[in-house]
Amino acid sequence: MPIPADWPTTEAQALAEQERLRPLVQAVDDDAPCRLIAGVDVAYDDDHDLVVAAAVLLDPDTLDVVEQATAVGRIAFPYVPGLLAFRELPAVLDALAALTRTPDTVVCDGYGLAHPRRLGLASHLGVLTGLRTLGVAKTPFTFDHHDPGPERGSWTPLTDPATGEEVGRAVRTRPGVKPVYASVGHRIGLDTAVHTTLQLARRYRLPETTRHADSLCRRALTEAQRGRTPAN
DNA sequence: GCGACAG
DNA sequence: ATCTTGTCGC
Repeated sequence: MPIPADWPTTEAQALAEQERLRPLVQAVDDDAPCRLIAGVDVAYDDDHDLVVAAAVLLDPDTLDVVEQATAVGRIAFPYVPGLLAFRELPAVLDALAALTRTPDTVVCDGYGLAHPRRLGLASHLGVLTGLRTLGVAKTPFTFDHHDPGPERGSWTPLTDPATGEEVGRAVRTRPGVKPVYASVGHRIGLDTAVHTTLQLARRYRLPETTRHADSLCRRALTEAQRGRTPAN
């Protein structure tokens, strides 16, 4: 997988990069099977300019973890709503590259097409790697939606208030529990993105992929903080 | 101009 | 994201 060489450092560069990548997003199902699914997530320590990403591979049927990897690096971009990919992806790409196998699908903690300019981190990662991706976020960001029914599996459209178009879906993964927000990343359709989300989130609100990646990058961050930098 | 805003 | 105690429940 490609390693970011000329990664954007200014908002203007980032916006130009999004404009370049946006037309390359494929928002329809790809025929390729999914035998290996990955979850990726990132943890930060801004004080020490430290970022740690985790990539965890699961068997999509049993949801068993079959491999995992982490990557430590320097924070490459500040947090700017709408430009999250530039902050998270460098480390994520490194973590994915550290795996001995390549996943067929990658689940991101955030959005894909549900983005002001239709290029959230999930879509961004998909275009950069060519992998099938989808995004599952925990909050509605700037989008509108009605509350889905209380039963697991029910969903409602997530719409862009500016255009009215459906950019994702609010999905109830657990009865009576706050929904998650699924959207297309790359090489996948919205129905499949929702189906995949439900397949991965049975016991808990969030997909097992994100849960494993989240706990792993947090542990790795704590470890990285101890290893170097005693108390500064 | 002001507030909101994935992680 | 991160700062943070105890607490209710499987």
